This record gives sequence, C-alpha cells and structure tokens, in this order.
Amino acid sequence: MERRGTSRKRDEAAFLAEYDASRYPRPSLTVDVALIQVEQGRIRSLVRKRGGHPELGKWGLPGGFVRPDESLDEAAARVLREKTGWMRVFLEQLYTFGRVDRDPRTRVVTVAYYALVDAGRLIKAEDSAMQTEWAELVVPWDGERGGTVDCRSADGHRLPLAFDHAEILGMAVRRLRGKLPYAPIGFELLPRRFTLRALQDIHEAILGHTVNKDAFRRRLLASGLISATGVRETGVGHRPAELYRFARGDRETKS
Amino acid sequence: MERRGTSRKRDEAAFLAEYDASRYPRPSLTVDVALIQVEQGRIRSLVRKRGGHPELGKWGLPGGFVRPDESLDEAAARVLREKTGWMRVFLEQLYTFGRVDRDPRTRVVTVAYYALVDAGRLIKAEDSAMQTEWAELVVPWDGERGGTVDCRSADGHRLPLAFDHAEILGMAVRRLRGKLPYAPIGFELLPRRFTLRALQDIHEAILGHTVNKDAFRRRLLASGLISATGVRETGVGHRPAELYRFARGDRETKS
DNA sequence: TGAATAGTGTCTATAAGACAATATCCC
DNA sequence: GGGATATTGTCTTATAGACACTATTCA
Repeated sequence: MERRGTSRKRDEAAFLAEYDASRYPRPSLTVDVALIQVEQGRIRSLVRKRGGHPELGKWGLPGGFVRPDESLDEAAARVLREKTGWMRVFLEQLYTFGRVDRDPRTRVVTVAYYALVDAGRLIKAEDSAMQTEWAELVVPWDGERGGTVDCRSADGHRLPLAFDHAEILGMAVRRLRGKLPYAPIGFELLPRRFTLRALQDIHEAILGHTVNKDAFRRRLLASGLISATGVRETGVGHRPAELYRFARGDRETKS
Repeated sequence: MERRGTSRKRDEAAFLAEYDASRYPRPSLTVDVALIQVEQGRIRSLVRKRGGHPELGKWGLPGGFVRPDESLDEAAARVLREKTGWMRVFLEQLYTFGRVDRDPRTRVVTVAYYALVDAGRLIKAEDSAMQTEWAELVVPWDGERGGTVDCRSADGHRLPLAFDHAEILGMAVRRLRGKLPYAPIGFELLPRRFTLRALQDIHEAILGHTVNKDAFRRRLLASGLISATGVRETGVGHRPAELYRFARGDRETKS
C-alpha cells in the first residue's frame, strides 16, 4: 500500500513536470469592479474615461488583469486599492462575463465584482489624475428583471460605457435588489452612525420604489441588526432622529 | 468631425493590429458543471472518477477548457452535452473559482455552472464508459451559510472530491437554497407532470428541513405558477393526488 | 407659533401555522 | 373495511399596511 502510494506520487510529479499549459488556448482574464454608493436617492458608480484604445473616450469600470500569484478576490481588492487607495471595503464577486467579442483586442473574460462604500467617500476619488466620475445609474427596468443601465454625469449628460460595462452595472443593481431585503448590505452604504430614515432612503434608491415606513422601522428594530446609540442627529430643521449603528460583525473598527 | 471619426477608427485598427495578448500572463480557463437532481429526499450530483493526473482516483465534476470561439454559457452547455448527451437543460452560472493553487498543473480559473435535471434522467448517464455516479450530497451546514459538502456513493461510501469541487457543490446547494423560495427552479427537478407532494419533497430536500404542508399548497396554488391537469397519479396505495404542470415559460415543449 | 419629520399606538388586511373533517385510492 | 395520503375548511397567530396622534427640533 505504501509503495503504491509513493509511486503514484512520483507519477503525479512526473506528470506535472511535463504539463504544458499552452496546449490549450487561454483567454486573457481580468477583474472589473462596480464601485457603488448611494446618495440623495441616487445610485452612483465610479467610472473613468478611457484614455486609450479600444473604446477610447468611453467610460469604463476600474479593472485590470489577474496576476498569476493572486486569487480573484485579491485581484479585485488590488484593483480597488490601486484606483482609489481604499482598503477594507465590502467587495463581493458578482458574475463572470465571457462573450466572445466583448473586447476587440483579444478574447478577454472578466470576473466582475461589486463594492459598496458610503457617500462620505465621495471626495477622495475625484481628485485622482484620471478623469473620474461618480456617475448616476439610471435603471430602465423593474424589480430583478435585469438588463443594462444608463450612466449619467452630475450635469445630466449620458456617459457612454465601454465594452459590456452597462451590463455589468445592470447585474450589480440586480444583485443588490435581490440581496437587500434579507442581507445586511445597506449598512455598507452608510456611515457608521445613521438614522433609520437614511437607511430607508438607501433601500428605496436601490429597489427603485418606496417602502412602507412603519413596517420598515418595525422590521429593522426587531431584527437585532442595529442598536441605538443614544445620540441624535442635529441641525435638521425638525425633530431629530435617533442615530443607530450596525450591531453585527467587526464594523466597530471602521472609523 | 467626420475626418476625426475616421482617423480615430484608423488609430484603433492600428492599435488592435499591434496588440499582443501574451504581454500579460494568462491563466487557463475552464468550466465545471454541477449537475443536480433530487430523488427520494436526497440531493445528488453527477461525479466522475478521474482516470488521470492530477487528483487521480478522486471524483470530479464534468468540466473542460473554454474554447476561443465560444462564450462561457456555450462552453458549459457543450461540456454538459459531451458528457451526458443532454441539451436544453436548465443551466446557470454559479460562481468563479480562482484560488491560486486550486490546480497543481498550472493556474486554472474555473467558471462553475449548475444544471438541474429531473430524476427520471437517472439511467442514461450511468451507462457511460467512464465511471460515473449520481452521488448523494451531504450538507453539513444550515441555511445559506455555505461551505463544502460531502459526497456519498449509493452504498454509503464517501467519495473524495478533486480540486475544490466540494466547494463548488457547496456553492450550488447554497444558491439553490437561496433561489428556491422565490424562483421557479423546483420544477426543473421534476418531470413534466408532478404532484404537489413531489414538489414539496424537492423543496425539503434542498432546504434541508421540512416545510409546512398547508402553507406550501396554498402559496403554490395561489401563485399561478402551476395548473392542474385534471389527471391523477395511479397505483399509490392511497388516495391519488392531482397531477399539476408548470404553467410558465416554454416548458410545454420539453417532452 | 408653524413647518417638518420622528416616533408611538391602534386597527385592519393578509399570510402562515395548526388541526379537524372528509375524500379516494389500493389492499 | 382498513390503511394511507389528498383535499377542504376553519380557527389561531404573526406580520404588513394604514393611519391617527404625540414629540421635538429650527426658523
């Protein structure tokens, strides 16, 4: 038994030494990150104007090639770090896009990720060298049906998206709509302390429709996901709301 | 304007002609298919015993390299067709696995798909040349927490899984558990006509817990997703149940 | 004081769970 | 008829939606 096991090991080592990865054609593999924030009832995503071919002048998501020594999650985190400087951001794999002609250069398959940040992070990304915008996403479909989304700049201009990035962003919105009702992801889009109204606004922006205020409050307070801080918002011109914080995970460390 | 547009086109053409895809290292890209069926309260998946290195003797999912001229969906459908002969099977992208060392040969990223077939398809796959089993999936975690699953042969033996395929199958179960309550996927696991009890059994097997019978019936009948055929099952040793059929999509054509 | 939104309490409608009663098959 | 499960009907309980009422801030 021992001998057989050892010999099998040797066989495998020999096999691996001879293995030639170039025997099969390999597509290029990239990651793209749909970086999402919600502000004033609008979903926004970070897009950058392409300065080179192909799709010159169109707007694209931050992305890059997957390196041999990093996993897909690591590649996505690296891309996000390189383009924004941010770390410890909520980041999750979304979907892999592999249409044959999605990139005119060569066969490129991209593993799309989505990331969520609060609107307070608005400023930092804008003073990058590259022309970068938090573009508003206009979603022309209901519910979780899916499809592409339109991209608008702050002044209402339509920003044409490169490659299949309109599809990727559509998938991101679809995923958010699907997860929001039962997963604690809305908190990622808010600062550490927030009012229930702010959280409801996030939900409404993502879902694309209003939600019942009473039921929303009741459900959330009963969920145990949030806890009151005892502090209230200030300077709002009406009765100030209690500030809550997300009561799960290690988000205490955030700031 | 016209000239500028034309010149930009020429620039792009020149760029594309010079583009060298080998400038960045490219991982190998495969698809793997978790082919799922449910029978007698058990979730099963099709696994094949590996006849070559690496992971010789372990059990793996049907899979193959993505070819340059096919999309990811097409690759998955082709793999499924090659290994089982089946077409028009429910097939959906699951998740992409890209741990650096997941395959000892070289860097291999795999786009996992899951496919659903009814238990009536049991026989055809077993008379394949390769050693193939509909292995039972044993899920050691609750709800949608996720994790790996164990694989058992019909006689209760544990089948060791190759690569990260235990993880892929775990993700498939997790996805099914997440989608089942609101997506019409249970029907894919049943023959064209089925009883409500059979559908409930499917749900219980996937979810890993019993469901309330009364509520299940009411919800389904009210959903409009199914319609009665007027026919009843026969030879069951008790009052026969009405046979229903899925009342949406083009599933009429199935058989 | 008035405008505006937060927060509370209560009623109603709807869906889920429990369970009894009856129906219909095979043996 | 007896065993077994399907199907129907009713009652109870939990949750969502609606809405009135009070609270608290700023202008």
